[in-house]
Amino acid sequence: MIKIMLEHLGNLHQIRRSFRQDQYLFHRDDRVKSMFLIETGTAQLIRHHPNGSAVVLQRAIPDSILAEASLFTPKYHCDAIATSPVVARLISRTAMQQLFYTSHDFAKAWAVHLAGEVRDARLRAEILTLKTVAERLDAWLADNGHLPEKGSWKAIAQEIGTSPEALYREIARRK
Amino acid sequence: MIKIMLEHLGNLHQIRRSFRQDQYLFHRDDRVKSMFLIETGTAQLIRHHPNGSAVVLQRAIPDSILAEASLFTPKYHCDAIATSPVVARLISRTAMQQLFYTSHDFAKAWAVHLAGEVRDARLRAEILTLKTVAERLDAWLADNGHLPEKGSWKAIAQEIGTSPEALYREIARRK
DNA sequence: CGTCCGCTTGACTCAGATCAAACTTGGTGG
DNA sequence: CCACCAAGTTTGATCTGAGTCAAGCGGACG
Repeated sequence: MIKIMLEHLGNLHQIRRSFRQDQYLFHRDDRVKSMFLIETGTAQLIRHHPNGSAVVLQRAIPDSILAEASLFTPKYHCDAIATSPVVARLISRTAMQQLFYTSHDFAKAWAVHLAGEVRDARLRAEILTLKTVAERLDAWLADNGHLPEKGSWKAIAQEIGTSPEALYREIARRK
Repeated sequence: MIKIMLEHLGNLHQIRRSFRQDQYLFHRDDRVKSMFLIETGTAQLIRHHPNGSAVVLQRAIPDSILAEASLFTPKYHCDAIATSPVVARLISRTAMQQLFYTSHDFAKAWAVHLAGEVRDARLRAEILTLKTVAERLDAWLADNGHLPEKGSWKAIAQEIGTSPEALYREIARRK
């Protein structure tokens, strides 16, 4: 989240709500009344399909906004579920729309934020089209600079779409 | 591209330019003077890396806007190259910014457009994390409804990140 | 009629998923 | 302080899906 957005949002009417793990934040076809700003915990946007399978559309971590598209959509078109205990700020959708229309700063910040999300998602998609773990790790490193401390390698494996073991082996192969 | 955006853009100062295949539309660190609306042909946004590799950030087809992020960025942070002969409309960036600030309709359309791009890119990324061709095809079908006519299956293979042969075999396995 | 392109099918090979077991590390509680 | 547990990491062995190369098919089009 961008600082200027948070500053603007601080002035809007909002409430804080907690969700247990596996609790739904909202369901598909619910009317959109609030925007969700995750403060702690993680949540997922999930699209369910008739055949029973589900696809994850977004993984929201602290300081990210869930379902940015819902700002201008009357109903949600997917479900949101807490993947860990979550505390979220619920911000009135109409107030936020009003802010978008009246504050050039906020509108610009919102557009910049969305453009950044587009870039990130596209980059991730392109990394995932690479065939080998070595290529994916190279592309990830090219964008992130360096490997983080141990402890979080598993998350990177998830992000670049490989098994943890495959990533550990590739890292070991390089020193 | 959304109709309302095209209507608004029609009133802005713009010129039409052609690019040969493999010609660059712009380079990294160029000052952003215009937004590119592709009319015919295809172009790619590419990030080059010191180690020689390159990652594709966006594939732009007719009626799509190249590098949406550049509307509020002074310099490009990647290269754009024509992957086929391209005709593009170049729209003044400052005029488009002005339009964004003065027209609520346009600002909203821009935000809706970006949110859609976020959704599409995230969906594609999630499809690419699935391991088998069968799962990827299922997820693609769940979002697109049905297979198109022959002739374009190869493009789908590219989209879901598999070899054409693997996709053909999966399709054959299903009838 | 020949060429191109997408589709089809076969055979081979291999990167990585998976399962399994051991070892680090940090934190918790007795 | 130590036993114990949970996560992440390391390493080994096995198996399989799909990438690749290759050869043939069929329709579109000049």
